[in-house]
Amino acid sequence: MFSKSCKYAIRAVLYLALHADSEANIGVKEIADRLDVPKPFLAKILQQLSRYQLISSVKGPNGGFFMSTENMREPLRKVVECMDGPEVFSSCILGLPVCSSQNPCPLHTQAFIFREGLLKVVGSKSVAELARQVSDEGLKL
Amino acid sequence: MFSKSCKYAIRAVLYLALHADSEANIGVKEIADRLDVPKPFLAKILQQLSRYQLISSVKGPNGGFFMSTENMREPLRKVVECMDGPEVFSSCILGLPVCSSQNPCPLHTQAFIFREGLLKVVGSKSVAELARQVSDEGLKL
DNA sequence: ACTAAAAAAGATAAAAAACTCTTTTTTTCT
DNA sequence: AGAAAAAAAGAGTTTTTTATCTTTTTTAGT
Repeated sequence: MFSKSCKYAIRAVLYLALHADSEANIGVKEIADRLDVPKPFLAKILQQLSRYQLISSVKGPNGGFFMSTENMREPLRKVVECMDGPEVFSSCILGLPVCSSQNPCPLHTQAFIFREGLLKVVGSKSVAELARQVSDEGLKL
Repeated sequence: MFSKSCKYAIRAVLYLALHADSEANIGVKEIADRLDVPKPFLAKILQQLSRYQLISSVKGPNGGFFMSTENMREPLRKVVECMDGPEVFSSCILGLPVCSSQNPCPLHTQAFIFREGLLKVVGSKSVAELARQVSDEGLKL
C-alpha cells in the first residue's frame, strides 16, 4: 500500500506529535531508536517532511525536530502525499492511464469505495487528532 | 497498492476470461499487444499464474493460454495473492510486525475498514462474475 | 522423423526503492 | 573567535522490482 518511506514518515510524525509537549527538540537518533528504523534513511525522510513544512526543525546544538501548531493541524493525508505523491489517492488501481468515471476500469467502482475508505483513514483526521487518539488508547508506534 | 506484476496479472486474467469462448488459445503476444504491456514480462507473469493454476496453458503449435471452468470460478483475490503474496490482505498498513486487534497500530481501526473494502473488491467476486460485469458494462482493460 | 510454434525455464540487465556514508551549513555555548 | 552539535545536502551502495534475452521442452502438423 504505502511505501516504506511513507510508513516511517507517518510513524515519525506521530512520534513527534506525541512528544510535542516536551521542551527539548527531538533528534533523528532518538526517533530512529524508538521506532526501530534505519537512522540515515529516517534522516532523509525527516528532511523531506521538513521541506514540505509538515514538521519543523532547528539546526545546531540542542537542535532537532518538533511539531509547530501549524504542523499539528495538517491532515495525515499530507504526509502520505509528501512521501508517495498525491496520485496514491487518485490513480487507477489497475494502473490504467485513462481510467475515470467516464471510462472506468474493471475495478473502478469497487476501487472508488475502497479509496473513499482510505481517504477517511488518513484524509479527515489531523495529526493532532490522531495523536490524541494514539495517546488516549495507548497505541504503539 | 498492487505491484505492477499484479496489475498486469489481473488485466491478463480478465482478458483471457473475456475471450474464453473463442476456440483458439491465446498467445502471450496477443495479450501483451492488447493490454499494451511488455511481452517478456507478461510471459513471466502468465507462467506464474499457470503454475498456481489460475490460468491454463498448452504448449506447442496452436498452443497458448485459456481459462478452464475451474479457473473461471476462482476469486480474483487468488490472482492478487499469487502475485503479491497473501500478506497484502492481512499485513499491518504501517508495516508493524506486531500489529493486531490485541496490539493495534495507530491506523489499525481505520485500516480494518479499508481492508474489508479491499476484500470486497477482489475477494468476493469470481473471475467469471467480474468478466461478465466487464462485458455487460463494456469496460476497458 | 522433421519442422515449426508455442510456452517454460533460466540467466541477465535496467530502473526504482531502500539504505548508507561523507561533507557542508547552521547555531549554540564557552 | 573557536569548538561542537545537530540538521541539510549530496554522493554512493545494496536490494528489489521490472523488464529483457536466450535456451529448452513440448507438441501439432507435415
